[in-house]
Amino acid sequence: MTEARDRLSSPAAPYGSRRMSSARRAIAETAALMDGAFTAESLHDRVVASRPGIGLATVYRAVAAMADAGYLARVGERDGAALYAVCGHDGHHHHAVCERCGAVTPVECAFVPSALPAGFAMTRHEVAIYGVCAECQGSERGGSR
Amino acid sequence: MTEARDRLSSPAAPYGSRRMSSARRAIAETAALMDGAFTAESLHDRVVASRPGIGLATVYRAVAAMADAGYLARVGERDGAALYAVCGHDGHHHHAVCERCGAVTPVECAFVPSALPAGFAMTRHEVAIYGVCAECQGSERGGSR
DNA sequence: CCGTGAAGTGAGAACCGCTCTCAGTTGGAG
DNA sequence: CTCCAACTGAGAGCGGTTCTCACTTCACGG
Repeated sequence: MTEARDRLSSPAAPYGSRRMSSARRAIAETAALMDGAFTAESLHDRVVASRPGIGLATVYRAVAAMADAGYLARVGERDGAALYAVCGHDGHHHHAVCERCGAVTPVECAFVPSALPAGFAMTRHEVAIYGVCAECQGSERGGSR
Repeated sequence: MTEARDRLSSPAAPYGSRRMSSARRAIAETAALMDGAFTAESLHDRVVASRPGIGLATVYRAVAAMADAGYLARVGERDGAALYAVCGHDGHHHHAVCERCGAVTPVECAFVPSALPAGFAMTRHEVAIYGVCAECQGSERGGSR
């Protein structure tokens, strides 16, 4: 997750080629600090803690822009809310989400196109993987998020 | 989809071992008539057409019960609404949904556990596959649903 | 440096899929 | 037939997300 912070100053900005406002910078920095999956609302909570006044709608817009730019990935959902995570991994892949601590690990896409019905032209597919990470299994009571 | 209708009178009722009311019977029969994926609301629309007075909440409850009993499967979503389909297929599998006509085809699960991070205990995974079926590719303008 | 226009922002209302509540109804076991 | 738990319909409620609108701010050209 540390390398994610580095990307903040790299040419590949979290928002692609769009404009960078101070609010967006704060949101991207906070997202980089979240270790693991987070919802737009939990990100908003944390952003507001360090920079009061940021609106929830702004966070939603920033998250959409970052997901669009590939800086964030939608990794699943919890209680009906979308889960996101910072993802510097390149290429097509999915994510395994620990339901206890929220840790996110990239998982290679094992999708076999031959399994599809004949003639079906797949345009996209979504995979969400939930479970308990090794660390949380080790410790009797896992972390919380 | 015809074999799905047969299941209505089979011992494996759409609602498992629960009570069968006339409303639920109408909903299960209508679900069997929907060829392809449908939302709870579109199912409600169609149920109401043939049997006015059925409430939306009742359809939601029936859909939940049928999904619980394995008669329906959640096959994806469209515009934020859950897509369901009647599914007689046994065993663990997923579904390919045609985004044009809504046709649903079972797809074997090609998930490789070895792709998971070491020690990660997967509890569940969700896969949604979208594309265009062979039939819709053949006809310039596909069906609608 | 400024002026300018487009992009971004904040607040709150609106939206929408879905669930809950409650009083009334009904299926089916006994 | 009796009885009661399960089911129903209507509408309110909920929660995540998006929209609207007036205002601010970024960044580019001059």
